Amino acid sequence: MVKNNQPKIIVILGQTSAGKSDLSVKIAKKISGEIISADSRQVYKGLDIGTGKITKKEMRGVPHHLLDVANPKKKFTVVEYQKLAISAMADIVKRNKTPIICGGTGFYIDAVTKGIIFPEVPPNLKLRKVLEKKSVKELFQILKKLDLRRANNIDKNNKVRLIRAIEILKVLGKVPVVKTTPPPYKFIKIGLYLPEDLLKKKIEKRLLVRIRAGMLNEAKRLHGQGLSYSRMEELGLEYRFMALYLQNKITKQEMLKRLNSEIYKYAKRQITWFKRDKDIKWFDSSKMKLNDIIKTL
RNA sequence: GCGUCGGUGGUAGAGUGGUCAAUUACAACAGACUGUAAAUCUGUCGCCUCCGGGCUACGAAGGUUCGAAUCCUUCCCGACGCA
Repeated sequence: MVKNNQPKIIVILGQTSAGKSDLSVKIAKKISGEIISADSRQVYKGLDIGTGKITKKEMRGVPHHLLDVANPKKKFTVVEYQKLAISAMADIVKRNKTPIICGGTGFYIDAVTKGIIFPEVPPNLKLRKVLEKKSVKELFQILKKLDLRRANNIDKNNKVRLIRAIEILKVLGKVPVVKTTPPPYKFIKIGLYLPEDLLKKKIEKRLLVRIRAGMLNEAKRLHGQGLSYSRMEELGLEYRFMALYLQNKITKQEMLKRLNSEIYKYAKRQITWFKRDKDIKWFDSSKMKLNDIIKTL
């Protein structure tokens, strides 16, 4: 299949703290692009310092999409992201600019670049609440009775997945097999990573910078505006451990220590995800030159 | 110097005669992932292995015992107490 006439879309992905935002802005400046964020936490309004959200100044006039599009009190999901990203891409292309997807949320990136078709079953909070009380064993038994095929390939210890599978079953009768229909674009994927030792140092340094920038005040303010601590814990990493600290469940030192190690683990999980995608061209962020990357585009 | 308590795998810390290569937690490493994805979940984690098992291990050296991380003796180290 010849796809050369398809509009080009650049994807900058990789580990947290590898310098994706910065690179994206530079590329956007060079080729007149617009950036679409692919970050599951930066979509939320008010989660700024803790997510390392790019500032107005750092944007250097380059338009950014899909930042601040959701209320942190409510759950935002891949499907919403997918819809918004697809229309953002279309819009940018229509204006003869190049979309640059930039972010570290692999699932979101795959949802739009591979065109994953999700079952038309929105979350059912009521049902989830009921199922939440059951054990994984019970949930697995329910699933097994309703859809053997899905039961056989599901991770039977993963409550979140079990609940979602049952949720789909209640509506569709069975869980559909996964399908994808790639959107009509040519995606060029650039992956950024850092060598282990540099990554660790960068994470530690960045955490201190965030603290100094008032990350804790941000968390306090969000809580003051009605963002519950349990919701903050669910948001993960910075927000999770700040919530624990602000509730006096851990000391400040524990918070910092655990954050450093959790963020590092997260960075590794990101790599595990992206490894599967053979289309990604990888660059060591500590050595790469802008021109080397521009050449591959 | 005397006395007491302790020395366990990368760390913390269980185990106090056999079912112990040693519970568990953390760290480390690998992986999964289809409407929570910064979430959620899984595996490995002394060495070797034809995956049956083999070998070396619980401060050191001896000893008791069919059998010791576990009991005894001496030594080394640490904490506390008395001098």
